[in-house]
Amino acid sequence: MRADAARNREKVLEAARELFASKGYDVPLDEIASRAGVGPGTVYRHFPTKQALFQAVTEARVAAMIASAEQPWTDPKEALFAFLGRMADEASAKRDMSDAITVSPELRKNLHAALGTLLHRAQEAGSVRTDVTATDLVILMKGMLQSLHEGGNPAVLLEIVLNGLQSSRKP
Amino acid sequence: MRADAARNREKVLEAARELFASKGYDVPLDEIASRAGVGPGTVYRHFPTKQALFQAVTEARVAAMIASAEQPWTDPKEALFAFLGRMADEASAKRDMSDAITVSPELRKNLHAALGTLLHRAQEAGSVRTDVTATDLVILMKGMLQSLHEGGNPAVLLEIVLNGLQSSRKP
DNA sequence: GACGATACGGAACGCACGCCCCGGTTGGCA
DNA sequence: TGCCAACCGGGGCGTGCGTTCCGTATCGTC
Repeated sequence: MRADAARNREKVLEAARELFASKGYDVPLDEIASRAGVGPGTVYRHFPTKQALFQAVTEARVAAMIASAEQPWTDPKEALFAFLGRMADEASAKRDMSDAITVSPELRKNLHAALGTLLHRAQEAGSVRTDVTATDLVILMKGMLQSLHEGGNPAVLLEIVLNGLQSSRKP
Repeated sequence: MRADAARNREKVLEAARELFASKGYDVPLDEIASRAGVGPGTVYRHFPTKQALFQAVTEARVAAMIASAEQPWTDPKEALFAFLGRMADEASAKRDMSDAITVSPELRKNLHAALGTLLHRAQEAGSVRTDVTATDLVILMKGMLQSLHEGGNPAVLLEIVLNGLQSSRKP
């Protein structure tokens, strides 16, 4: 690969990182291109589609998040809740985190699998209600993450979900 | 108003009811027109904008829902939870319920006010955590209602939120 | 320094949608 | 029944977006 090709590729990725993070997947591709100081055609030389560019930007972060869930915890419930908390943190800082679930089927599948494992363990330990499925959880989190960008209090919303997931019922 | 004008107006409203309910606000206006058996121009003779048509379709249902919250309950918590449950029911049956919050500032304001009253009473009774605001609740519900159209189990998701709203914490 | 491959940029295409305009038609009153 | 106003339909405009094409500039090699 030529030298300035690599340089431009990096500039595109950098611009995409910033704009996807601040405006979400809906930011026009031309805006990314102009921010990177290149033309739209250049973007398409490096990434076959807008989705591919988005995935290139987000998949590393998602993978890192999932990897952080692998470390052993003493309490399965804490493992699950810490992961959900990290998702919420990431999503309230960068807008593309919630879009990743919608846009990329692959990332969604990965998240689903990771959440499924954590959820299953927590349920077996009796800490989390057993009628929730991994699909339910992914969907619920997606809704919650989107809510974070509309002025809701992140800490409160997350606590409500975590509190609601617990198997104990009302007094 | 002429006779067939009124007839067409009704046909448009009927088509809009069905399509907004099944596909949400995003359905193309031309599709509504063709389903009603009229041209797009005819729709605009009766409604100045797509938003106006949407509001004409949804505002009655929203108003009825809000009105149902006015009846006195013995328990403020039950009043709030019943209302949220009715929102969830409505939203899982018709896709336009969740869009109403986004599309029409007026309907959103009405919902916000109604939820605010119910929430405040339930909080004063000590049944619901006091760090939640009406805005938080509207936002959380909007996210949850949208999630209902993606395959999650409505009963479970609603229960999680209701359970999480309660002021009691984990054991 | 010249040449060929590679990459660039931005104009242009195709599409979808909200919305408007106008020639033709229809309804209802005299 | 005839006339005028009201109304209809659908073609068309403007816009925004993802994507493609191609003439031009640039890099790296001989």
